[in-house]
Amino acid sequence: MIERHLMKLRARDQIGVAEEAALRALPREVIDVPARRTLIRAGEVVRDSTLLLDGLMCRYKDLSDGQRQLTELHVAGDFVDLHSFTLKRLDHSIMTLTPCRVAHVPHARLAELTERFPHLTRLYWHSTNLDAAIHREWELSLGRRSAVQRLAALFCELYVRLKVVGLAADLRYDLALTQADIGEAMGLTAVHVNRTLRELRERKLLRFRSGNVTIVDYDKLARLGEFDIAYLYLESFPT
Amino acid sequence: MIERHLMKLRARDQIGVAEEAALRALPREVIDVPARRTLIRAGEVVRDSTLLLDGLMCRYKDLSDGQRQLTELHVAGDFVDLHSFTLKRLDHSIMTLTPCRVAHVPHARLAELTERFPHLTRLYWHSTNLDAAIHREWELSLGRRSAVQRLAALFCELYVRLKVVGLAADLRYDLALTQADIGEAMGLTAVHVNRTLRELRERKLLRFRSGNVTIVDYDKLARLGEFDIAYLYLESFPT
DNA sequence: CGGACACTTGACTCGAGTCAATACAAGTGG
DNA sequence: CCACTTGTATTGACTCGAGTCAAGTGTCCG
Repeated sequence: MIERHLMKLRARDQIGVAEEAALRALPREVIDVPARRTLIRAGEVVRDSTLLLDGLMCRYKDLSDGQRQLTELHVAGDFVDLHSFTLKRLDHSIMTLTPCRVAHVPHARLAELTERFPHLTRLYWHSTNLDAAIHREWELSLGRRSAVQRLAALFCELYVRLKVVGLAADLRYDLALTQADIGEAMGLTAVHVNRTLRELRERKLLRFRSGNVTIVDYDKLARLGEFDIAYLYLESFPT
Repeated sequence: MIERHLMKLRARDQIGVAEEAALRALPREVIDVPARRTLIRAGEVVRDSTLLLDGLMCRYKDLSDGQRQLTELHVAGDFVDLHSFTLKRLDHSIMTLTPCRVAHVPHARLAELTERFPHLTRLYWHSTNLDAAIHREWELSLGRRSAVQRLAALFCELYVRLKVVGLAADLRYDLALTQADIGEAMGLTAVHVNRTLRELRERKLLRFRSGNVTIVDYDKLARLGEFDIAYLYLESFPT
């Protein structure tokens, strides 16, 4: 059930048998959630963390005029709001982008886990630090990269993250996002995302159609977006 | 010596006597560093974390054409690269913006500390999660706020963070940044920062001159920048 | 006194946003 | 099976906020 989560963790560190058993015991309940549901609203106090088993979710913040900035995309295997374990309330909202299956993990169980397994504590601490690293990379995109570079970098990131959990292969993966979603993630309008996707297609770097991504030339795409895999902190990764 | 660090921590949680003693024992050595020195370069493996005692530092990432994005500003009391304790190497660089006094804390000592004091572990985990929250807020700025809103939000953030460690009062604080630095933080050019600062001055919201910030109208400034203090996770904060 | 930075301002450019029309695809209900 | 709705994608014409380029003006400091 939490296989993808284990895959994600194991791509960064080893996990022992007892530790694996403890991790498997974390979920209290598993729930299916339809697309575009806000599960947690900014400011809410939470007592569970949400482990994403399947689907796409995001963290977002919004402004008073209705503009919205996605601050991170989450794929299967991600602990979407592990940081709420120490923060208690969140400074952002969390929603599903596609239909999702999620597991709720009570903070109380995380507390036990971290008492019994210092190594897992460090691993989960590492995991929230990885989220921060992704935030930083997005700051770089939002602040300095052009539209076409932003999308190039984003599609590279998602390719790698999805491949780690077995959801990408042969430079292809499913990504059931709308162009408007991509715009909200990368600080662009849906219209401009459309034009930029066309440019990527015409330059024979990448195709994105009906929720399906095909990377035509990974090296060129990565070079264009100045994608450096280091920020994803993987022990090893075969392109 | 680490008084400001303690002030920062205590603004979020209580710290016991034994804990305080342990924290005070962390620094291995204290060093003075001139302005504009890169202490850690992206990708380097590190064995110490850097506690900023005095001065201004930043985290930054750069692109091949020389463009640079600051991903966070650090003030006295911040553990600038506490996250390197779990990450081991960094995805970004770290440099001083002003002359700084820093304390080096060996990861080995952090390891001992976290073994002996689970509560401090959670506090430090919380601290890195707070950095992530600041990253998210900057993503919102970079992706969605206009230039004038970005600066408004930034000056509010720094006011609050500096006040927490006793370095701001009466809506004034020292901030020895150049306009170019501010541009690199907020995804703008130095020229545009200049024009935007003029606008803030003319609108009687804020003055920034020779490293000195005076907030003329905090409420209006915060409203303009849609600054919501919640993301700084303070137990209480009197404006 | 001269050089190095930082700041300031004006004129012009350009990437991305806005507005609007149209196409397309997937349901849904009659 | 078709009309209708709704959401998403596409494209063109135009606007605008921020970038670029360039020419100053301080100001500090050796």
